[in-house]
Formats: sequence, C-alpha cells, structure tokens
Amino acid sequence: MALDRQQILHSAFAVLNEAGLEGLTLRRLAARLNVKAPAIYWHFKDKQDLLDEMATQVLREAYQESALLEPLHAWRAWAVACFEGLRNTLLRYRDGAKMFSGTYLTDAELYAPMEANLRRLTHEGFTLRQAVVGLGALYSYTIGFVIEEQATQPSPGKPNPQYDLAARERRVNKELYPLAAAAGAEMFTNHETRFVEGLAVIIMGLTALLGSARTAH
Amino acid sequence: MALDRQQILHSAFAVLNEAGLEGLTLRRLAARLNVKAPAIYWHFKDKQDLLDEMATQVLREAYQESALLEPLHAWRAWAVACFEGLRNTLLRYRDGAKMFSGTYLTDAELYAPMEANLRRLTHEGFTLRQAVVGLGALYSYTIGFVIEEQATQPSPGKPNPQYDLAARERRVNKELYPLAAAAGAEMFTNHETRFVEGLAVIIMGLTALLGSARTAH
DNA sequence: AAGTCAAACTTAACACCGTTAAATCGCGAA
DNA sequence: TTCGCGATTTAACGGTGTTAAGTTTGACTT
Repeated sequence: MALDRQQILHSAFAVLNEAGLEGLTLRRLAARLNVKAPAIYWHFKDKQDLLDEMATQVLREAYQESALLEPLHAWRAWAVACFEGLRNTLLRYRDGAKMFSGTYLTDAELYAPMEANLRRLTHEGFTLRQAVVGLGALYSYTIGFVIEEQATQPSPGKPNPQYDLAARERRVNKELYPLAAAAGAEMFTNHETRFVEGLAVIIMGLTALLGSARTAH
Repeated sequence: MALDRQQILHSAFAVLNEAGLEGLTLRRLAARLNVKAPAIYWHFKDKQDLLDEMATQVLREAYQESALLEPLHAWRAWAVACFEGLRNTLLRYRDGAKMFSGTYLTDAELYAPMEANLRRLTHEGFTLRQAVVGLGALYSYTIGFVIEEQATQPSPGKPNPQYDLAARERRVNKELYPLAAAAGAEMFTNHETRFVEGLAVIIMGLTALLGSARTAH
C-alpha cells in the first residue's frame, strides 16, 4: 500500500486536470488516494511543497523533450522547437502555466539543462548577457502567452464561454474600433500559429543582435 | 458615510499592498472599511467581480500613462515607453502581475486604447496581423517577466529571502555549471535593464518584419 | 514468538475563507 | 408617523489548509 511522493504527485496531476488549480484541494486529492487529507503532510511539508514539486516535474518534462532536439544544428530551429515544447508541456495540464508561475524552482537538477541552453547560445556567438536576456525573453513570453491562452481555454478543446468570440464581436463597436474588432478574430483563434509567429519575432530580434555583434567585431 | 465601489477599490489596493494577493480577504478588507464582510456584496457581485475591477483599474492606469507618450514620433521609442509603463504600473502593486493575469477584462472602455495601439502600428506599415502578433508578444513578455520579477521581489525594495542570490551561488556548482552560475548574477539583479534589453530584442524583431515587408513590396 | 519502536495514517479540532438568507438599521417621502 | 427601501449586520453553511494527538501497521530484535 504505502503511499509515496510519486503516487501523490501522479494523482495530483489527475485532480488538476479534472478540477483545475483552484479545485486541487488536499481533501479531494486524499480522497482519490483512499486516504485522509492529513496523510499528505507525512510526505509533503505543506501544499506549496506539493505545488513546487509539481512545477519542477513539469519543467523536467519540458527539458526532457527539449533534450531530444539537441541534434538540431540550426540554433533558430532549435530555439523554436524548445519553446514550442515548453508551451506544449504546459498545455498538457489544466492551468499549467498559472501553476508554474506561482512557484519558484530551486531544484539543483535544473541547472544542467539551463547550462546546456546557455552554452548552446554562447557557442553560437552570443555573449553570456545576451544569452541570458534572450532565453529570459523567450521564457517570459512563453509563460505569459500560455497563461493568457489557458485563461480562455482552460482545458484543451473546451473553450471558456466567458471569452466567447461571438460575444466579443457583439460587444465591440465595429465602426468606432474597426481594428480592435478585427483583431478579435486573430487573437482568439489559432493560438498555435500566433504563438510561433511571436516566437519568430523574438528570434529574429536575437538574430539581429548576433549580426550587429559580428559586424562590430 | 455610505460606502461605494470606489472606496472599496481604494482600500482593496491598500490591503493588497500590505498583505499580498493571498492576504487580500473580504473580511480583512471589510475590517479596514469599518464594516462587516457581507456588506461588500452589496457593491460587488462576488470577489472575482472585485478583482476584475481592480485589474481593469490597473490597466486603465497603464493606458493613461501610455497616452501621455503618444506624441513620441518614433514608434520604437513609443513601444518601449509603452511597455515599460505597463511594467512600472504592475510593479506599483504587490502581486500586480499575478492579479492581472488571473482576471480577464471585458470592459468596453479598453477597446479604445487597443484600437489606438493597433492603428499606430498599422500606420507604421505593419499588417493588422503583424500588429496583433507584435503587441501580443510585447504584452505576454511583459506580463511573464513581471510575474517572475514579483515572485522574487514581492514588494519594491523587499527582496524575498527565499530567492537570495547568495544562497543560489552556494547551491550551484560553479565548476559543473559555470554559465548557469554566472547567469545568476545577471538574472536576479537589475531587473529593470534586463527587461528593456528583452524589450529591445522583440522590437528589433518587429523592425526586421517591417523591413522585409518593405522590400517584398 | 513476543515485544519494541518508528513509520504511516486517522480522528478531531482550529482558524479562516467565500458566500447566502434573514433580520435590522437609518433615513427620506407620503 | 408610518412606510418603504437602500445599506448593513447577524448568523450560519460548507469548504479550505493545517496541527496535535491518538491509532494502526509492519519490520526488526531478543
């Protein structure tokens, strides 16, 4: 029988996907494990400890996915795949990005992939500073994007009626705000391609950084 | 005496800055107003309604700040100032970015500044699609950045000891991970300049977009 | 085989939360 | 003065994370 951390985490993700982040309650989690709520405290210091471990596991998952892409020789294709992978990983869990943003990770094992990413960019000609800024920008963009995305589509394929596109169209005055009205169609549909287009913009900016460094040198 | 929405909002921001987002409780807010908790329900449908209104007010504040910058003739300087202003506004409130990301705004008055921003970029030569993607990227980046920033520095000038830089330096193995170790110094200090450098990267990418469109035409 | 002891879990309770229904207050109009 | 109604309080409900104390369980020792 003997409950352990891994089992609890596994069930926690199941509850998260069923009930969302605010429905992820210790009592509900315990019930799924045929156990009472305080039993969880034997394995985790408190709920935050559980959430931190969940976030760590998600990031680990994203890194494992990105590790498969390392053979990609073109750094731009690699970067795109990397952060598309992060987004896809976050999307796999309901409220994934919000859960992720709420916790801060101090797990030492996560320094290795970070080192790999920094090395990849510095070997490509970026200064360390540029690599930090660039990866940070891609990271912040991805997290911010997916938070907003999951606010409108909590779980895949189930659009939140509150953010209904048709309702928005009815609200916004097309004569007063023609662009904002048209923008609605661009924003609430096809998150996937909009995301990669934004990604492309950032990577284009990084490319320019690289080019100006080369010419300056 | 007569409590009203504006007074409640004002006190809500005060409580937010004192106790953080999770400390912003209806009972505590009511106490500050010399009132009992259910009284708030006369003025707001529920807590989410209050939070939505707070988020709306913050965004309105950011927009007002950006409206002052409209005379800026160079669109790149304008864009930088715009999103630096958004960041500064978010930083003014404890957990500002997290509060903001948790709510979705449906206030009609916010379409006007959105229209203005879109128009500015399309007049500059961007397609509507490019303007949407570009503004969305800048927006997501800013939100994501400030969420992370406020996780490490909850309120201005009060660093969270959990994310102490010195502690991090002790943890990370400098021989195994020299870049990740050095990156710590770049990441946890001087958020301001790191933010604008990331902003510059994105805007550089947008500039490239504009250039390629011109040549293609 | 009996006893021991710690790990793993339950029971019971606490303080707090958002929210609702019903009762109450205060004040301007009829 | 009484009525009516906007604004608030009182009381309560079900839920939350968390703690302290008690109980079971199972392996190791003697």
